[in-house]
Amino acid sequence: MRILYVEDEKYLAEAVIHLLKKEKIAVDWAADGEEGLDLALKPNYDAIVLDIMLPKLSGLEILKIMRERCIKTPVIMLSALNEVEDKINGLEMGADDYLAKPFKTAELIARLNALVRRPPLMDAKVLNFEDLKFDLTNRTLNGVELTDKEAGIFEMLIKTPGSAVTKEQILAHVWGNESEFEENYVEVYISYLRKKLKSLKSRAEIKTIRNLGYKLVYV
Amino acid sequence: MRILYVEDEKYLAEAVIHLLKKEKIAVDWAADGEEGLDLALKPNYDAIVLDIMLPKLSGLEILKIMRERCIKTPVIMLSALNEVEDKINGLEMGADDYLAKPFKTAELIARLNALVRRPPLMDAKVLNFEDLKFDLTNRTLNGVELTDKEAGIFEMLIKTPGSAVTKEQILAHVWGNESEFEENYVEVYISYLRKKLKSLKSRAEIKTIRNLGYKLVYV
DNA sequence: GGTTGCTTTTAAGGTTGTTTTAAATTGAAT
DNA sequence: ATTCAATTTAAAACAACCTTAAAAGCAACC
Repeated sequence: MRILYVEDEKYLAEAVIHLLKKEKIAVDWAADGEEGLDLALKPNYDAIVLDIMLPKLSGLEILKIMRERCIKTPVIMLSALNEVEDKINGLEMGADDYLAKPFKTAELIARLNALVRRPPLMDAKVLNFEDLKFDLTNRTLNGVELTDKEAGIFEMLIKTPGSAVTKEQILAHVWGNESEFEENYVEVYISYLRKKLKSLKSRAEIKTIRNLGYKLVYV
Repeated sequence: MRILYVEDEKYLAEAVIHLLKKEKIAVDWAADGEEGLDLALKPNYDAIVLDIMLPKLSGLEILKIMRERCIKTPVIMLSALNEVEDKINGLEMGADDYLAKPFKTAELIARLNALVRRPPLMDAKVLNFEDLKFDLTNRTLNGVELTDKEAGIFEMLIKTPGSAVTKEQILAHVWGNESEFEENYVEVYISYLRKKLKSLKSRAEIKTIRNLGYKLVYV
């Protein structure tokens, strides 16, 4: 099992990590909220243990952003004893469990096991770029539906953010080998995609590189 | 939401039940371990709240028997403060959460919501989605009977709420490998399912994603 | 064994959304 | 200014999907 532990009290963190390692639980440690969020957004962990009181970004804020981006990694919140409001906020916001500080590491381990023993949440294949979330299983971009061809093109763009894709590559990948009006297919669909991006009010856009192709950029 | 509450302290139970009702949580109450076990073995509940200290049969024993019989209804254990051993035993035994007594009902409600919001556990006998309750053992959807194929398809849809299932996946799962009119089988049965959903006046519906498949959504 | 009632398969026609086509418009580069 | 690439649009063509109903299959029952 691999977890992320976001905790600013260094000595506490070291002690807990040491005990978790004994139980064969691999731990990545983040010392503040920003670092924590960065790591939490990657789908690398079986669970995340989040302290609430943190420098830069609170645990509740991290959790909120995670759930907004549909990151479904199970989360255990930590906070000082008896702050019932925090507990409730955390649980309402999509935390999976709660543990009062100070806690016994044995209990944390038991709770981690209980969480991870669950069947894994169906992880939709999702590609992210800045404020965009492209869900491949549903073929939706931040919720709006894309058609087959739109999705085919957009997948290529979002997979190589910042670097260009040529029309020929797009044709080959999305259409196979065709004839005649070919290049215009791509142009038409790029136009459709731009329209959808605009309707999403995304700051990402598709940039044309004349005589070369297109790339996804963030303004 | 419908829960079972196993608790021998009558006045505490009445107070808690009263507050839960206000939150539209339906509660069945069992006053001792035997009665609790009987009810717990029925797949009627979204969650079970289990006191540990009980007459006749302890909460831990009930939990153990439930899990042995593969009843996967989520369980929240209750026990007097600081009995860390009990907590750990409970969680190891497959409890999904733990709450120390005395507790605030607000926290119990938050934890129930957190638990029930989860995707349904693997082989639960009843799968829920919004206003739909699909009972696998007698193959009824909110009471109306589904045929073999209907149920096979609907099970796939309700197990991945919000994310799409392809026709190929459906064919493979429900029919095995066949020939010729294959895809139309799925279309025909999707049509039947839609008719039944409509007759139930459910706000859930099956959405087509062209060239991809189907998903269950809530309007 | 044949009748009844149900589920499943087959088939065909209608509907809808996506893709293609084509032509007019805009914009960049020399 | 001229040219060629890129954009946009709308209509036509197409393919996917929906629906329905009849035929076939299957099991339970007398």
